[in-house]
Amino acid sequence: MANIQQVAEKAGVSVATVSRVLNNNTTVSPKTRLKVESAIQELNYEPSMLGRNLRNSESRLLLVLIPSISNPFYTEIINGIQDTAIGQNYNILLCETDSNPDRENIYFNMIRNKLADGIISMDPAVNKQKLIELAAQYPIIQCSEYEEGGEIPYVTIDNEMAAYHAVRHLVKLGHEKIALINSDEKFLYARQRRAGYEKALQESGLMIEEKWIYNTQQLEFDDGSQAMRYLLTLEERPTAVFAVSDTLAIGALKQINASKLRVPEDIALVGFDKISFSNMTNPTLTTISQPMYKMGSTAGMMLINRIKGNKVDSVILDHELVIRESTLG
Amino acid sequence: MANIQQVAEKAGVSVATVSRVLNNNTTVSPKTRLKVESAIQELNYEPSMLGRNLRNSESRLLLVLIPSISNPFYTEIINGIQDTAIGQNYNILLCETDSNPDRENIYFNMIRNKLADGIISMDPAVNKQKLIELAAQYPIIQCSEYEEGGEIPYVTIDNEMAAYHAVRHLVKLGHEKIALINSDEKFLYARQRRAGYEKALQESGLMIEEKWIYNTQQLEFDDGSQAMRYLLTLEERPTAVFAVSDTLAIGALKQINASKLRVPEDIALVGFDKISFSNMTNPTLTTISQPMYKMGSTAGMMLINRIKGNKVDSVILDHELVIRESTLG
DNA sequence: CTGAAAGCGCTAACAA
DNA sequence: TTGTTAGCGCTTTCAG
Repeated sequence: MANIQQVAEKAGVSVATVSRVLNNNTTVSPKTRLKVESAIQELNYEPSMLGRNLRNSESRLLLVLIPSISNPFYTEIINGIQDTAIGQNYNILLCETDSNPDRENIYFNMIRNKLADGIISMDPAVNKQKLIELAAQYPIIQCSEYEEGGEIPYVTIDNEMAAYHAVRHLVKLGHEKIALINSDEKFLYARQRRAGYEKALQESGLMIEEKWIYNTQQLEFDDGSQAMRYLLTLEERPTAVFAVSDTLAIGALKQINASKLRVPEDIALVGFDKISFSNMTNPTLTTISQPMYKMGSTAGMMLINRIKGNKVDSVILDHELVIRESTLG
Repeated sequence: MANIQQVAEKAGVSVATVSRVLNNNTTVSPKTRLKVESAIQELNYEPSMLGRNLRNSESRLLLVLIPSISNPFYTEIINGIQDTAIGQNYNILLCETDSNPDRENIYFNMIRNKLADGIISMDPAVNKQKLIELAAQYPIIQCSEYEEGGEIPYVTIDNEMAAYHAVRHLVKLGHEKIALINSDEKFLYARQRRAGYEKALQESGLMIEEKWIYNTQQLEFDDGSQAMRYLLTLEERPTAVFAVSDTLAIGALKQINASKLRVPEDIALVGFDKISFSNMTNPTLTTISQPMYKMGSTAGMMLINRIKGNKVDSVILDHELVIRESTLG
């Protein structure tokens, strides 16, 4: 592959002039520009990002940290980030951390190493301490999950309010025994959604029963099934379930079906996220829709602004309750 | 962030010596090494990949081209690639092409630009001509989808045999009216799976009926639903359906349920890929399991070998028929 | 065992 | 308008 030197020779100009043509610098005569351009053509030349990046000390690469690409929740967000990034001439590096600190470190080092210009973190299990340290030196944005009262800008939804809306919907349908399948409450979003759940119950004078609250380890289908298996063993069985993730709700639905109970007749079910699968289950799943694409594109824009040195403010986006078959009637 | 120069000064040695310590070069006295290491500690120094990569003319970044991250089929493959890559001190750049030539070009340029060391292509809609051209100059591996008779090494399964096994399973259950929901036959895997379908029918003396074959545009749920909607309009309705992707099968299942027909009693259903959701449907889906993780790790290893300049041979991995509820009885 | 120096490919300040 | 040149941070000869 040719380098800038060879292009300069072939065009009979200096490397500086070639560089000027490459960067659309105006101070190049049309004639010279033409010569250079045809030399570039002939040699099939592509500028080396490595040289350029070293010189400019930027990589135009954005790191996106997610716990797992297998969670469909992230896909739309990533599309949003990606479109924004490409539009601004950045590329994204999708980093699956598996919530594993070693992996995390690899990616954190990439930004120290100048291999990336900024980070969008979506991993709720991220090492907060390290992230805050890093954010003091490098552009970092949090998406979906964030630090309360921290200085790292974030984009998210109002999790408490969203959970409140979900549970209030169940209350309005007349349910009084409403269970919560929550994830680990070490995560902020889990605590917030629980708060929304409790608020909706209290508001209607319903008791908060610990036995109707189950915390899962992860967000896989199996975690939801396991949670539901527990709830179905209870003497006083709940008539409605709010799961803080569609994946959990789908696992729960599977378990309810296996028990020959019917949704929504025996148990009504609400999920969270509106992943594409949630419309493929039988019955289809009532769920909370997050503006995922917009969350992604907003986070992308915020990060790029941060990289440019601008100050950015955190953003809270709207959610929406999508009522489908699993709570009909 | 400190650079190698500052570390050298602080340690009272030359940059060359610091570089030697960084690269575990043996010809450094323990005493000097210690001095350098403590200087590195004190300055919180991390070597710049940009400088290193420019010098070594490598980026240690692997491009992984997929049409869409929202297709769960790819997730396990990517895990396999990723683990292999990280183990070999490479990182992967996940590139969603949306089967869009412009996006594709961005990523193809990255390898020309020296921003990536190699490519694993999983996009069936990739521009074959360009890929072949590129493969002449750069390390490229194809995963899952490939070029017949081309010189680009690939890792895949025997698609024809896998489809044959799926359909033979239906034949053995006594089905004689077996429909095929295939994707666009411009894709090699689609042609191969159709061949397997036809082989299984012919072997049993069953007719191949064009009316029972439906080709979809894409692999989304809706495409499957649409295909099934068509099949259900037929006067002579099939009693079994083989869909070449779980996503299509799940869409078809949805449609069958909506028509108040029952799976497998009225219509038996077989998918392909064994995505995790295929075990969450009601009934659970009989499907073909591909060794996705292994495909990924194999492709990763092949690519790294290619980058090292070794010759690599294409690999065909085993598949497996996973019988579940959608074909029971 | 260590240091000096060249150079990877590029951009930008300065000169002409 | 164009060329010369320094230098981004690193590795690797070559000398010592």
